[in-house]
Amino acid sequence: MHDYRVLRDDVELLRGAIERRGKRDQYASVIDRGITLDAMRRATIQAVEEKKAERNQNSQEVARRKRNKEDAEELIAAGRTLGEEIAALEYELTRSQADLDAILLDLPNITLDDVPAGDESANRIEKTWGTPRESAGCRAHWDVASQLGILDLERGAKVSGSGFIVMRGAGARLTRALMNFFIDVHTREHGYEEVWVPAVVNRRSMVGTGQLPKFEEDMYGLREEELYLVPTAEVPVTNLYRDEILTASDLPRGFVAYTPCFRREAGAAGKDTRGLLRLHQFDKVEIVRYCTPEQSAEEHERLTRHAETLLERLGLPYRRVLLAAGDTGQSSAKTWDLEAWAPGVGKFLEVSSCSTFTDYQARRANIRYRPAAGEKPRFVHTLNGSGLAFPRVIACLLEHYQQEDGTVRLPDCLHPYMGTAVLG
RNA sequence: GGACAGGUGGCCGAGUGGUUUAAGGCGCACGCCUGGAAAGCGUGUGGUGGGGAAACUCACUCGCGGGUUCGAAUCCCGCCCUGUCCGCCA
Repeated sequence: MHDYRVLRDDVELLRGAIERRGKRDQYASVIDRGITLDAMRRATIQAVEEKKAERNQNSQEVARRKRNKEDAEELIAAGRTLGEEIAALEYELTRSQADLDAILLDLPNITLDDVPAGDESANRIEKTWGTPRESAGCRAHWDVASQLGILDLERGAKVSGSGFIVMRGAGARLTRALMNFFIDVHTREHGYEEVWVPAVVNRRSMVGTGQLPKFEEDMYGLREEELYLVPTAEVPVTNLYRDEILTASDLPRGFVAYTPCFRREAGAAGKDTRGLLRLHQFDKVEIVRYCTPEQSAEEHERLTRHAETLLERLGLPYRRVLLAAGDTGQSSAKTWDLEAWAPGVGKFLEVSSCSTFTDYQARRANIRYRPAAGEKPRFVHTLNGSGLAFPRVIACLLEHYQQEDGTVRLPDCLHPYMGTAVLG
């Protein structure tokens, strides 16, 4: 969400950002309409407040006369007229304000200067780590897993539908191991506070982080209750401090949370559907940071490193990709995807997405901080990243560490959590 | 789910239609006092939006949303949240 002022003072900045996202056609008329609505809104505010000031004076004069037992009938009649005029103006104001808010909620964030313009083909590989294993002779994770008996796709589909899975035995334990390993590293070594949060959130939370109103069709909702299943822990964790004012000394501040994640994947039918590649429900540990605007660039790098470290501990080769503006999420100002190599399917799989939202989410969720006692509150910057998403990490582990005999050797860091060094 | 009680500024707390355009206190900031401090005294102390170069000014804000009224923290309706008890329950 943007400030109303973006339509007065920074329209060219906004237009440029939308151009770089390749969305000029989609938004050109929306922006023009926003500018008109903002002017209307301000004119109406001036008119209505003028009338209200008049009404307040009038009422005080009525009070004074009544105290002195004087006649006030004439003033009361004048007040009645003012009331009607105010009601009419307020109706107008409510309407133009609602239209304007809808536009401001709809506009995407302004990407940072170093984000390349263009669509996904302009994404830039920033670095690579490790040596990708040759695909030759590597089986896909669904074959490895099925031979090990740790993944039951058929029964997941029976119980819930396609895109829902059952992990069994060592597979179930591996999920639990990853959760503990990831959270332990973030709390013990990276200074995050661990939180355990609801997986069902209200509408305001979904609007706060930017999932709604625009992406309603991607969300699972309990519509009767106005509640939604979280698509990521980002939603409950970022909204922890909605409508609050933090103190500068609290920043930067980080939280880590495990939650299941629910996504309808409405626009992705038939894409990457096999095995663990794309699920309607999956598990993920998420890291979220709040900081000041001055800190956010550095914090973005730090958070991304926190996610990368986990891949390095797991010994999984990966690359860091800077997303081009057109591939960057609506709320994000800059995103690095971490993609781990899955030799069996012969692809890099996105296992983490590390974004800085600048003040876009903070405006929507009204999360501020006070720079110093007595100073005006400012919006915080919010950041988050997966650290990490389990199913694709499991896919990479199974494919990268598979051995000729069908067993899978686990990286050292998981041994204590699994109680074994080998699956199978 | 049912019954009852509540929701006022950073905190406590007064306030049942018009000098409350929110009393008083605590806390906080600054000043005076002091060798220094405490105490005491004085001044100030939220948020949002509009106008303005600024000083400043206007409007809104007493859980949220409607309504009644010339005028609502105060009256009416709906909702949300918290507490206590009951019911149900992992």
